[in-house]
Amino acid sequence: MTGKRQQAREKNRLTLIEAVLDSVAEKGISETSVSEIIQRAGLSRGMIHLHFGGKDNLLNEAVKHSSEEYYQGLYALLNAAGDTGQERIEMIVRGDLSEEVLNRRNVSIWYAFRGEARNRAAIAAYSDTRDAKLRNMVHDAFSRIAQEAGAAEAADIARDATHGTLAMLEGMWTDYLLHPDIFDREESVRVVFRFLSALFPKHFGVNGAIANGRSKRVDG
Amino acid sequence: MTGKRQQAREKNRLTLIEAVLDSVAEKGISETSVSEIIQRAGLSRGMIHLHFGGKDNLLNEAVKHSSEEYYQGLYALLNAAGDTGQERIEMIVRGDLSEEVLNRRNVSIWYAFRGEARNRAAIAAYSDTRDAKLRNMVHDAFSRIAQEAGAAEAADIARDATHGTLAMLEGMWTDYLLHPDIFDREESVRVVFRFLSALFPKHFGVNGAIANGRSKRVDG
DNA sequence: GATTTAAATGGACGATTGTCCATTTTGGTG
DNA sequence: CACCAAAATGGACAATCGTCCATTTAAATC
Repeated sequence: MTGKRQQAREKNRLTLIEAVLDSVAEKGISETSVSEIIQRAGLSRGMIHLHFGGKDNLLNEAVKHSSEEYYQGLYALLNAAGDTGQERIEMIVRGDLSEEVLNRRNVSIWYAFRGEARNRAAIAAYSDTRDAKLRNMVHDAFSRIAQEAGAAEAADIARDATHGTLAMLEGMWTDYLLHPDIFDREESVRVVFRFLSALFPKHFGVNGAIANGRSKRVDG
Repeated sequence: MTGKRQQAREKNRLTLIEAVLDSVAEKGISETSVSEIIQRAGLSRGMIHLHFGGKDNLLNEAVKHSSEEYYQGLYALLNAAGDTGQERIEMIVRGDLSEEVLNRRNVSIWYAFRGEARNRAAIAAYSDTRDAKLRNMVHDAFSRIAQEAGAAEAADIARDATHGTLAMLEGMWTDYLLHPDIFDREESVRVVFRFLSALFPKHFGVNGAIANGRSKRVDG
């Protein structure tokens, strides 16, 4: 049984991490100082050194925490999804663009850390694992779809579809970062599926993901 | 005629801006201090206040400079391109993913500033104008293509194609940011055109942009 | 060549940074 | 209740931050 002692300890640890994420989201990394953090956390100055050994380690733990939260949300959605490739792709795309995942706080945090990734090995590592996990989920789904389509170059197609879809989602996040006030979730989803329905008409066409995305091919 | 006086003045101004960009690229924004900047520039401490009135203004000017350089490169490419929509799209895509535009220095700088955009109005403004200009160029080209294709919903298609293509390019930049060592330019170009050739087979198909991008539709 | 004036210098300055530890507080145990 | 140890406190500390200005340097003008 965990005593009051250890309970309080872990609670404070988490409070510090949340304070970092709040500060990074609101003020950016460069203004996230020790003073700022402990003020938000309502704890004393020494806690950072006590629990994390220093500010840098605390930042790294905050990145880790944020990354894990992202995946909890996405995995939860995937578990609720069906087994077909198109169902899983649709769930991932809609999930990645949903309010729960794509919101001001998450986007601010994620891009703030990305900007520092080049200079912080620990941040780059978590940025990588996050991307790798998502990539595998998407690639699995497209592999099924491409195989069902029976194209000779199914493997190539699945690889490119994965690459392009993830890149597009990444770009949608950037849209949100730069214009959170005018960002249109439904439009973003529709754009992704317009491209996918052109590439896989059988899977993402009329009866597919989007209501008014009938167009498979535009010309030709 | 510009005398030695003014010549040296402008040279030093530029030296400071370049020093900022070098520092941001190599060390990140948080480690780009006044001391770091003047050391790289080989100038004295007071120059920043003299020429820019403070460090913040210097950073803003550096963002402006970097953004303008990006466009000079892209406009130069576009002027060399043909007049058809597909030629212009191809030039933009290849240009945006070319070594000249997409390299370690530019990517590091761009994402470092993006991470701070939320908290610096001046940076956000230049990030916006850069995106808006590119968006217009791409949208013009897709509008021609969609109209030539003669689809009833040409305007909608052009809008979505623009949105999706720009998002994909954005994602490719992120790929480069995270994995500059294993990034494959040709693969990135091929992925973009695999999607585009599915959407516009006549324009980006067999005789179109990519050598082995024959596949218009994968299934169906 | 002497004078004027714009440009550049480099150190002083107070404010703020992150680290660390002597002290106090508090939950757990005998 | 007394004792121990883990947890938390908050200020001291040197280092660094960005700003600013008295002084020096050197180009332009007379």
